Amino acid sequence: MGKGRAPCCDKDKVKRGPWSPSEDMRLISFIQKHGHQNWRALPKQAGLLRCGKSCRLRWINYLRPDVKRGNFTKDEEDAIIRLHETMGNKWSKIASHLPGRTDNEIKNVWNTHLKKRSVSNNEKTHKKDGSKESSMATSSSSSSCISSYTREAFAMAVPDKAQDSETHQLSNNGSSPSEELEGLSSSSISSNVTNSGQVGVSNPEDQVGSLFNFIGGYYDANNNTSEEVNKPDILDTAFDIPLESDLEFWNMLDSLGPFQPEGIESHDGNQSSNFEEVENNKWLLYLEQELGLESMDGSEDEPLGPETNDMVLKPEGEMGMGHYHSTVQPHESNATK
DNA sequence: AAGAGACTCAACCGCTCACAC
DNA sequence: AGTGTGAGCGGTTGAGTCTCT
Repeated sequence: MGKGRAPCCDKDKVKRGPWSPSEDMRLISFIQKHGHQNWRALPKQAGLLRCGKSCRLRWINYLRPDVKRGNFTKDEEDAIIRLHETMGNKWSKIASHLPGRTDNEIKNVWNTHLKKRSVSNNEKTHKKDGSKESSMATSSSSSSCISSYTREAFAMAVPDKAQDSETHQLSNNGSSPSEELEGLSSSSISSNVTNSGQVGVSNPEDQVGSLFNFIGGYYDANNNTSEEVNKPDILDTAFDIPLESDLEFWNMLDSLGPFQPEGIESHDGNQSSNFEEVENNKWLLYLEQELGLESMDGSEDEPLGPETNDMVLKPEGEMGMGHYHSTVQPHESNATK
């Protein structure tokens, strides 16, 4: 009643800025288990110091298993241009025609290069209408500048389609853009996410497997080899992810210093069973490896909170544009400016 | 080698829409 | 019908990186 809209969250009490890997892990595992019926309540339930909106955005744009990352193919770019002509800046509508692509990503691609290309194309067609120029195929700037990492990640999440898109880039096959688009829309990435947002995997093993496949590709961004990430054996065994019900685990994870395999001992000293202990330790070991914590110099904790010092994922000199850097907090970000 | 500017993209902001009551 | 709330959308920002000079 005239009071204006209440803020969606208390900005003083939520963490903002880039997501840390452990936050991502929490969000992914929570949604895998519980779905996302209520974004507003989710952060609290998942033990995240984040705004629900921020969680939603992170999930939709980057963490969703069916999100397709990396190179936009020429056909995708063409489709975006065409769709933009008819729909305008309705990014979510455009995104709905490009399975696996998010509105944010499309918006970025449009703003960064497709807009220019579209404008220049229009100018060209105005100047010399009729002369068909297909040269724009060669200047697929986004394709060239987006790292192979994203393709790798996608390949791990959706191997078939990733290969498709990659081969498609290499060989411009005969199918028309619309045909290609049809194919993409109908068959490509059938979302694993149910209506409630819960990831639809049939059994716990698959669930874990898909999660790790995904995360494996995701966090192995800097491993330039095409080899499979050296996943620990735990991936082959039924292994459940500790969830919000085990907040101690997450807190433990967050406050972990360098991981010391030989020093594995019960953290609470008495409550957890041996089994849980072993499983947690396996899990931690895996996380440590995936997140690169074991290589850190060790003095840094990673508390989850506004002052989080996120781990640095990138090896020096490996990270080009488009690499996963959102979760990479600059240690001292006064690097250049 | 260093600085400046350009580029990219993840994340935030604020608004609108949809729905429940 | 009016109001409150949550979700979703589009625009914008800002930090990191690259490229040019």
